[in-house]
Amino acid sequence: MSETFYITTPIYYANSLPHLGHLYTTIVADVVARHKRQRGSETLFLTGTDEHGLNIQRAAEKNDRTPQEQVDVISGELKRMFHDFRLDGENGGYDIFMRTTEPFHYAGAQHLWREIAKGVSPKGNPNIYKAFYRGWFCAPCAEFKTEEQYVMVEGSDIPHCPIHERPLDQVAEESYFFNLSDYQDFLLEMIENDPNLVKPEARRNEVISFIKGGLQDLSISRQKSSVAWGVPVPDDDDHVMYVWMDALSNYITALGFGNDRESAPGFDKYWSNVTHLVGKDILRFHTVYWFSFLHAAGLPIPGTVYAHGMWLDADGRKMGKTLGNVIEVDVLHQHFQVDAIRYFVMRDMVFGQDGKFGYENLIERANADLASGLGNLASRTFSMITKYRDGLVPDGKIAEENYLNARRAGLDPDGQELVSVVTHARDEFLRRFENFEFSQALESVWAVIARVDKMISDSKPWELIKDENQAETLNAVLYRACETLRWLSILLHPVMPEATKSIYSQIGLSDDISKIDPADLNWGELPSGTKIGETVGVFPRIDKNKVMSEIQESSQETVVSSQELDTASVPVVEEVIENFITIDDFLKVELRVGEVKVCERIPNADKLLRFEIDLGEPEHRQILAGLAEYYEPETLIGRKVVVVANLKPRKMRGLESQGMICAASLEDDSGPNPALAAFLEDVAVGARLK
RNA sequence: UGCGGUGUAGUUCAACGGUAGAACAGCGGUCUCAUAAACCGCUAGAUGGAGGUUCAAUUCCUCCCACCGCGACCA
Repeated sequence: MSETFYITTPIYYANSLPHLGHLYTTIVADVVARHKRQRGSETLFLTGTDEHGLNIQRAAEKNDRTPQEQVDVISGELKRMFHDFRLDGENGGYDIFMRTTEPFHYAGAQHLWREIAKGVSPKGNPNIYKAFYRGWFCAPCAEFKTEEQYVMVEGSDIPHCPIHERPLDQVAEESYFFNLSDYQDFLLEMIENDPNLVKPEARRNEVISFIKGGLQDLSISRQKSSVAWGVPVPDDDDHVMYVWMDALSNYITALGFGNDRESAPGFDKYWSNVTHLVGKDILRFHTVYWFSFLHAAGLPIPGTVYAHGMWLDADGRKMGKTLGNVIEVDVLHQHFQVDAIRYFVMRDMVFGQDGKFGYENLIERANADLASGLGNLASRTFSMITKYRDGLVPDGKIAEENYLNARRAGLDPDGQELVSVVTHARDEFLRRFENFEFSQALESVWAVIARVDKMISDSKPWELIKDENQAETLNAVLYRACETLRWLSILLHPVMPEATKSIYSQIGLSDDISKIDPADLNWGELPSGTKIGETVGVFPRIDKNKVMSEIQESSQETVVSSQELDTASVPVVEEVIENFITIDDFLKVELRVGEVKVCERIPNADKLLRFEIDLGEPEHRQILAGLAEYYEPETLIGRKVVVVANLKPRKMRGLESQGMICAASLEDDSGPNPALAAFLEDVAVGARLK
């Protein structure tokens, strides 16, 4: 029986519309899956959506939908995108689109829970225990806020909810805990002993150092009263499973773990060789948590978890809506060939590192490598075969008595040199591919194209045709070019399924390219006399100026429409504040003009600046503000600022802050971006604002 | 502040301790089968800085600088 291969993308959280990140991960998985199928592995490729949790529950309420309707919409959008980019099953892409709302997934996730609960930790303690989860709770949100989710407000020691701008309550809720702290040694040993378990190496180091930093037990349930939309905890209807536990288990429930559906691919069959592809932002969940859950349930841990990088814009900045540098998947689909996009993302990003994605980069890459490179080689080859040999692939053998003629034309008579170049490129490609070094794999193949272009330039077929003695030389040139194209089509098929199929059929071949193992290729297997098919351009040259201006226009439209869609499906929680304050309320706030006398950084604090401010009082005020990331301290000295003068003093970083500096809080996708309040006119220090 | 990583041509990246290379871009030329393509040639660098080990350092070691990631701290 042949080897099995199971590859997964993360299941994408059904709270936001599809974007480049989803597309990228899925393309990579698709390329690998097609490659493995070609190599003869029984391959299973899984993607899908993670459809539970509070965010989804809330989005549904806002849209007047049931949660089920809500996730149907988002997973429908994702499927539509996958279909557009031919990543779906219909087009030879994923085998399973997993959805965590499937009943069989409920059964499987609960089975996993039970298996975990049945066992004990490596230190002999119960894997799951019930205790009180203490945390900061926002009642209007009905949600516990983690450190990333709450904000500290100056003048208060209590964390505030950023949405409702009110203090959080410290609440203890009964919850199930997973005994993660007992798995520290197990995880370390596992990850340190197997260099292939977490890749690339830099990410592996990160995970190791995170584990070494100590692990805390993990709350793995929420009370149904606060989060209803989820998989119920087995035998306890008051609780719902923590969404990550629910989501991660999809990788095995999809195979049939803990459920007995007919169509299941088979857990034992596929779990033996699994590769999880993840973004670097969710690596921890897929290593620390997932490995522990599996081990606790007595299941083997995966073969490889591979974290890839993120796409930045052409200047290396993070993509964000306010920067306006987002690559829209619909724009991509509308203006570019799917295969060109696939080639670009595989070729331009060194897998595992961050990459830069600009429409111009894509155009340049496609024009240089695809139009001028592979496409042009195919075009000139087929054109010559049509013109010079009536569209029949000639015999590539040169008789020994004609060797001299071939040499005179600058052609290696027996062709061994080219054969070894092509064979070597194939071997190198396969080796690189197995290591997920896609960029280098492709690079090594492109050397072959240059080599064949050179063969054509050197031997000059347009002159050979004029000399009857050079008939065999010409034949050999044409045959070699054509045979190389056959190899390239097969080799590159996983990366560019449509284009390579087209080239392959233009050669005149009709067998199924997706089932040919490149490792089995032998030079010379292209039969002479093959009638080439109709010649069609495979990679049209992209007019950069034209396409860029078209994108410019259409992106203005899509920005609007995607915003509409976004608010429709993922509502921003907006508080309509109808509470007016009276003038007396306002006058309670003492706003005064101050002049910055001293402004300096505080050692070991990334964000805090220490100010001494003259408010016209006998002593200058010391005020701390989180502005260090946005302003150079020196530039603020002498500046007039607005200060809340009667704010309750608060200690920060061991220093007392006696007031607050007013700034507009401009939100940006890259984070807050404040601007200090200032005056156009000259104002006296100490003046009151009212 | 702890751990890890990166720093090489205009750009993206290579170089078991052994003469710093490739691709793209740029400039010049050749050619016409081809998608203004291809082919040939040229240009380009004190390998972030300072030390050290060595016959020999981009590579190994130490320190410093800059940027990135993870965490801590802080918001």
